[in-house]
Amino acid sequence: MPREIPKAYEPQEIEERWAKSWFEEKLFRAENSGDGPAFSIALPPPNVTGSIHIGHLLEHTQIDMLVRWHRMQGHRTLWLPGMDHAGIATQFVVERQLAAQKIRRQDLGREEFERRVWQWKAESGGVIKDQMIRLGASCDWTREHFTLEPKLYRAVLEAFLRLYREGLIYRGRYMVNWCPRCQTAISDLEVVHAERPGKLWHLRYPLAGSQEYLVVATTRPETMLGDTAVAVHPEDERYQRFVGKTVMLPLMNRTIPVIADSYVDREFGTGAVKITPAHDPNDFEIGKRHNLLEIDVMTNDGRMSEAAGKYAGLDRFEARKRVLADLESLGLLDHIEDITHAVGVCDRCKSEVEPRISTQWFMKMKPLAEPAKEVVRGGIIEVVPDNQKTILLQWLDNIRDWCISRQLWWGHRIPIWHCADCKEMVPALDSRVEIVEGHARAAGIPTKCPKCGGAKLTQDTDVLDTWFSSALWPFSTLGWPDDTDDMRRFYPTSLLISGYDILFFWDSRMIMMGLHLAKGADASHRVPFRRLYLHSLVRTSEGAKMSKTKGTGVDPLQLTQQYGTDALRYMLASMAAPGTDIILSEDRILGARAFANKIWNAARFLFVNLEKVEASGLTIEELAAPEIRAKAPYPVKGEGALAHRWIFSRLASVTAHVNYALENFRFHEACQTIYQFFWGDFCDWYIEWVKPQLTASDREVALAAWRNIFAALDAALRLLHPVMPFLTEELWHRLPQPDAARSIALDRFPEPHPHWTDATSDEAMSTLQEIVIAARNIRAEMKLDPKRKVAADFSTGNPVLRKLVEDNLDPLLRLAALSGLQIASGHLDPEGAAIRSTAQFDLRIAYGETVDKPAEIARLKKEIDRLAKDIESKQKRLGDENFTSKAPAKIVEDLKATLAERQLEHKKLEDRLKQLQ
RNA sequence: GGGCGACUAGCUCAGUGGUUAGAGCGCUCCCCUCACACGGGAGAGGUCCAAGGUUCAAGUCCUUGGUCGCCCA
Repeated sequence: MPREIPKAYEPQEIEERWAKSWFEEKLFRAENSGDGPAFSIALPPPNVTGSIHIGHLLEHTQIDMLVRWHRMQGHRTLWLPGMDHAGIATQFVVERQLAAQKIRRQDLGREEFERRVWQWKAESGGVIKDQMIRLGASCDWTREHFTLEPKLYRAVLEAFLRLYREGLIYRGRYMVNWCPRCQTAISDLEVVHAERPGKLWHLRYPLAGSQEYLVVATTRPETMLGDTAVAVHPEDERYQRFVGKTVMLPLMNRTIPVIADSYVDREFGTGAVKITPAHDPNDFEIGKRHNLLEIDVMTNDGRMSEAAGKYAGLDRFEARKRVLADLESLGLLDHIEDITHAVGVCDRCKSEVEPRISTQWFMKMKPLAEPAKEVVRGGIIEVVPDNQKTILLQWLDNIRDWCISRQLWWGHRIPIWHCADCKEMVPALDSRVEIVEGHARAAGIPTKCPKCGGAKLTQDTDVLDTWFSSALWPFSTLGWPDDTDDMRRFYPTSLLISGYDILFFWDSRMIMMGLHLAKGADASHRVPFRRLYLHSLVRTSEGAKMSKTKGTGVDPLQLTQQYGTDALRYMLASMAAPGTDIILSEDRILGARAFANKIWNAARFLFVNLEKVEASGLTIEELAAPEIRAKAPYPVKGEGALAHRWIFSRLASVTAHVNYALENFRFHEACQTIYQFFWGDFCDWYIEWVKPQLTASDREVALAAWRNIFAALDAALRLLHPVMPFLTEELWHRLPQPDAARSIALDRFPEPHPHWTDATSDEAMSTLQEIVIAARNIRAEMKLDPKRKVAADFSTGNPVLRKLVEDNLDPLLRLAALSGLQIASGHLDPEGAAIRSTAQFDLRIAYGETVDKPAEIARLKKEIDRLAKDIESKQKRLGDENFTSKAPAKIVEDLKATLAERQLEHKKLEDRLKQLQ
């Protein structure tokens, strides 16, 4: 047993040692057989390109706390980790590296490019895993998964093929969000809307064969090159005479019709709008209704196409300038208005998204959303915090089809083959995968077109949205579609913890996919998780979302180096009140580090003192062996017995409270409860109270005291373990443990034993604390030298309290630094003394030389004033017939009792004031 | 435009209709007392955003308004 204990807690070496050991010993491997309840939770798979950020740490701390808590309750606990292949992000990273060598992916070809990405993944894709291990996440790393690995590839194929056969996946030419930088379609969710200052240009479109013109307003004048109509509202009197006529489209010298459609907002702009079906979602719908031409004037990379005439080849923003300049020179630019409008940008690269018509794969969402709504509304999945349930249901109500294809090379390639002869789409024969160069691809390749018999089949070039594979995560990782032991044991998972920012992206889609694809007698067996906890986000001190690009992100590993992982975890958990975002604060981390240090030093105190008693023949095994600890509390004879009964009573209530808090995701409450217990109750009162017993010459007293204090410390460490795993592991190993015991993480969480609860001790201790505080208060006000002990007088009319004080005289005198306590039952003379009173007792300390009458009088007046106000309000309420007749009797009785106490206190103070004046 | 939050001590935040609204940090005073100055002890500090309403009772529930934030369209 190491006895060299540094004075301050030094987390670095300790954390690295345990992190390594936990991982290497596979300490957190879950059993999928045997008895006992299971608790399972899937890690939201981080991007394989990423490194850990503070938001991850918050998420992982919360998950880890619950996982460790369940594991310590003897549940078969699985925290399943893994990574997401993150299509666009990963492809982007590798493309950027290639660009440094002046290579484009097209130069390499698809297969070679994929090889390079795998290579990158092998070299750099394990960063987060290493970081998570270092930060103590108690995952089962033997079950780690990756969304592009063969097993999960197969699950994706299976899911796709089922949904395709059921008609829930379809291909079509529709308006999609196109990112010209990423050169792929993206889903609605991946477009973020930003309010930006912009302009509304008013353009003149001359009527064919007339001097008149219509003025249309637009924020994107370059799209006018693709206009195929002008629309007005059918009931708009200003324009009725134009409907059916044609206007000359400037610059393009093309005539286009003026049509009437009730979609047009008469209040916006001039009430006449240009219609560009190929470049605006609303115009696209109008185009369908009126059979308008769709003229695509742009290319994949955001330049103008051949259809844009002389503007072809120009970048879209350059084209805008040129179009405006040309219109102006023709006198067709009516006027310009400054406006603020919402611009859609790509969530990934922040370029302006271009609405374009494109052939893509979609998933029908309404049929999948209905069952999801039912399980959420019906509480089969419990959503916490409750308001997120409303948000989720609203989103499901307004759900739109999901564009699932991406024009990327990194991802699950769509398992559909196209017949070159008849254009028939032929799905893969089955969901088998084959391994080529160590990586999976579809094995059931069709060779012949079932429609025309043609043999020229080529696979669709698109890959699936990354979120498609993530949506299968909770069951694909457990072996779905096979009926595995893990599926039977751990599905549905018990809980999902994710940030609320991916509620739509991920959580909702998992619910829909799980319900549709997983096996199970009813919805409650098919849902991917039984509870959903949406955690808050960590923001910068300015309250902004942390951003890597803005450099406002915080590196948790650096903070770990500075303050220790346990401190960081504690800080995050202590601020993680449901529904409230966390603003990072240096002060809070410092506070958490101080707490870790306090725990360390409390233990240090015990171990240092232990050496002294070992010298007199007591061994740590006699004092703290597991079977000894199990029988605590031990009765202690004489003075000080109370504190022992009290600390175990506190342990019982604190444990019950922590259990409640963790069950309800009230991490901050669990932290605060533990903090107050350890620092306040255990250190400030319990240790101080029983200190002399530990070195008592009476062996019987010392033995019992030591046994109790070690048992209490051991329980406190187990209570603290979920939030501060490293520190508690280290200290736990310094106590005697069973030979086979490997880790506190596999020990049991404390239980709130009913026989520990002792209301009498709770109340007695609290009164004694009041006496000590009263005495210290007088001492401080009198500015007494802390080393100088003084005599005091104590008075109470309550014989029980009198006995209590007599029985605990020694600790009272010691903690209040008193030389003696004269116990009486009558009035205490305030002359030349300061007195503190409660309804229960009076405590008097003589002033001696340091009389400060005016200060004492001022204090008394303030106190009397406060009491008088309180008494008045209580009397008023008690005098109110309405209150006394309608309020519960208990409330009225309590109020009467409190009033009596206040009146007694008030009278005591008034008497004293009179005597002083 | 629709929705969801937040507003409580100097700061960051808890607060489950019912005693005198709490914590951490900061602040003031005393103390390097043999576990801990990342510490000990004692304090000061709050018309709970505003106005109405419900209730015997409102920081807490309802309505309206204000300020700030977020999400969706």
